[in-house]
Amino acid sequence: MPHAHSCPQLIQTDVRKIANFYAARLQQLCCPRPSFSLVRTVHAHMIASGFRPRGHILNRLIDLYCKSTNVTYARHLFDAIPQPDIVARTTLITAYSNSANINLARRVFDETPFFIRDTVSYNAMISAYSRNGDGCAAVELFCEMGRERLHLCPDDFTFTSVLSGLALVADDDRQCRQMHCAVVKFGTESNVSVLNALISVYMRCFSGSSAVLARQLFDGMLDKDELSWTTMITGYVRRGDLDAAQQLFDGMKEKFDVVWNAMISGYVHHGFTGEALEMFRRMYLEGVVLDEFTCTSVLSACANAGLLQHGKQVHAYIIRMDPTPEPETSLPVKNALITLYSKCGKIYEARWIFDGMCLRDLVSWNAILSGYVTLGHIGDAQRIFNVMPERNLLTWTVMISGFAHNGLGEEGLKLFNRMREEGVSPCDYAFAGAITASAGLGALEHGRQLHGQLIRYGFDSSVSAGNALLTMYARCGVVEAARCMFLTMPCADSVSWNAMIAALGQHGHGTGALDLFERMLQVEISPDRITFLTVLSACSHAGLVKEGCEYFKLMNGRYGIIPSEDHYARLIDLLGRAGKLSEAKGIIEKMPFKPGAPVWEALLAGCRIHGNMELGIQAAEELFELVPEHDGTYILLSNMYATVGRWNDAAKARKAMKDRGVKKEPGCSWIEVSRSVHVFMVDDTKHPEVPEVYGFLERLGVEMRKLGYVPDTKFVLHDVESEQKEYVLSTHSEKLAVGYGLLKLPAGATVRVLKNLRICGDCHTAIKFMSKVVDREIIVRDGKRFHHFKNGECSCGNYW
DNA sequence: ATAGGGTTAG
Repeated sequence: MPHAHSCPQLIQTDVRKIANFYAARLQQLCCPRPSFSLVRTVHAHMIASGFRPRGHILNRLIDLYCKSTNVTYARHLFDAIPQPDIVARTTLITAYSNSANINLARRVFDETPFFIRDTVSYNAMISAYSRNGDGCAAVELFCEMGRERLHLCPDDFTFTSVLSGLALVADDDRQCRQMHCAVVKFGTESNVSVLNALISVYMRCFSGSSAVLARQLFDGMLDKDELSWTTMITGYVRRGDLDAAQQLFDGMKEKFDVVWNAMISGYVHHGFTGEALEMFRRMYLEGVVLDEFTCTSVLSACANAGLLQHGKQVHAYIIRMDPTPEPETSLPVKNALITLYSKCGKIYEARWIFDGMCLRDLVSWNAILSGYVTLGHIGDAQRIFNVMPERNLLTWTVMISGFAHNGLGEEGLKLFNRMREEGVSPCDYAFAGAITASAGLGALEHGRQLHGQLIRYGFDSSVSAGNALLTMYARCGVVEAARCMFLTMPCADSVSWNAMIAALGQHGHGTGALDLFERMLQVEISPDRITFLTVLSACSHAGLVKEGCEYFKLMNGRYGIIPSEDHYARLIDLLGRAGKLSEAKGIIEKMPFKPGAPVWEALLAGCRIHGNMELGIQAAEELFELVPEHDGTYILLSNMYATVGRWNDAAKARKAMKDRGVKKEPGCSWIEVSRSVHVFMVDDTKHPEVPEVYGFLERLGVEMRKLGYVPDTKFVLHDVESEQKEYVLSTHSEKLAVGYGLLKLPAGATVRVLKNLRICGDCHTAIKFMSKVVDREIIVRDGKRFHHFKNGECSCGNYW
């Protein structure tokens, strides 16, 4: 291109020649994504040389600015035209549509006088709606075109555009058939693109007959293109009919990359990781180029199956193929890598990928956020959440359930409210998170309210929300409501079964839990590792030692689930509660791996129930070594030493703890305040004060009924009446002991509670109730929070 | 000047 100062020569020649010169320059720039600076240079050159673009040259310039994704420049040019023609207007409509600015596109369309509107401009506007997800508006505009602009004939472009919009909203095939008639009426039924779009719409309808119709159209096509095959195959994949998709795929003579990718992603989406990887292997062996779509799907498959090594191989392949990938094209691949590493527990690698990205989208942020959340790194997750440039429903949901599943129910509920305040409408997963948060707080009333709202939102058939409700009711002690949820759920999955078995087990219905487990096997829902954890617990609480040991053997023997440390811990718990302490010790010695904290905790619990001080101290010492930062062990161990009169060891334990940098002083716990009650006492059935605790609980139950007090949970009444007293005492012991201890305090005393004891749920109810029964004001401090109990009511807030 | 397929986050 000549430099600006050489232009005077050009100006002297024919103006037509100059126009041709610029038309040719602009023509050279034509491509899907022209460079903005080049377009700008040519434009500047025109201005410098005194050439004023008009007509098709101006339109072309507007188009180039639009395609270089600089709609603002295009708009400036457009605004300067006194009466822009239909071509310029259509260009601008398309540009706004491409930048997802549907309202601006519509405004340009509306400002176009009726008499100059043509089919192309309607097509552009219809397609703008379709591409931006508003299928209804696309169909509506198509109808308007037929009603009001009768001289305008819809063409093949019109039908492909409106059909792709219809595909977003059609569920029954009535509208599809109507549109099919219109296609025939306007003679576009032999156009390949229209047929492809029609097949796509029919494939998305619910009825099976529409899929058959689509297949008939497909089979009748003489000139199928790549898109026809892809549409048909992805249609089957979307319907979950992977066999039909595979059959069609196998029948293809020449397979191209897109159908390979469609098959792989279809298998990944429906959870068939093995099939996805097998397709990937075949694709590789047949020498098809593995592009970013392939890699992304395969990485996702590896992430879902936890196949870190396979995923790493793909990662290596990506680096080898494309050492300097374009930032934008490789974005989904990077996102999938973040997910791969975080799902395989490698959060540092995930973060490394994330930090190394020069361009991040919402998916990248959500991927790293959910990585932190699922690994329990709530602090990191919260930091990410706070600095995210944008958020969507998924972001909120992940963070809410992250709080809920990490014991931060209050934060979860607060965030749920904040989300709604910011105008984000919750989905069923968000409700599930909030319900789980309520469950963690023991806030039954709140949970019930959420249940009501959930129904109003129409999410009552959601499996995830149903499971959350089931668990919430169970944890708040309303087993009947949990059972009702379970029975009325339209499609209970293994999570629902596990939750219901757990609910029965936790509330003393051990045999009921085992019956339900047998029923689960009968209806052929495969038990998973969680099922066996639950079943072992149920056996443990019901004292069904023989059955528990049988199931433990069955787990690996019949179902191929290798027992994890948690399973061993449950087994030890089962034996320990039944008093078979030496047997439990024997299993610990023969375990295939080094016993960790959960195993020793289980043994310790057994020793506490049966007063086996010798073994108990041994377990506590092991625990002390493994988790020196755990305050509970420290207090327990020194108390145990004290109980058997080993005062020096008790002092040594406290000192050793202090030396390891544990800042917590013994004086912080309520034990020191009330002196007359010890945690250890509550669990030791041989301890002289235990009958007193039983008596207290029974009196409490009677008083509660007498006063007509309806507690949030059935904690005391239910548990004390059941036969599983040992279990009740060990799960609720600390909470009850706190309550018991509080009664013995001088009036108005401020109490600090053990770190692992949250003032919530059962404990909250108990103290509320007691403040009424004994007519005392009780103030409890729990971290930064304070709870003020008076006359059966409670007000809480931040302490400072 | 206008259309259509395969990718990632719970």
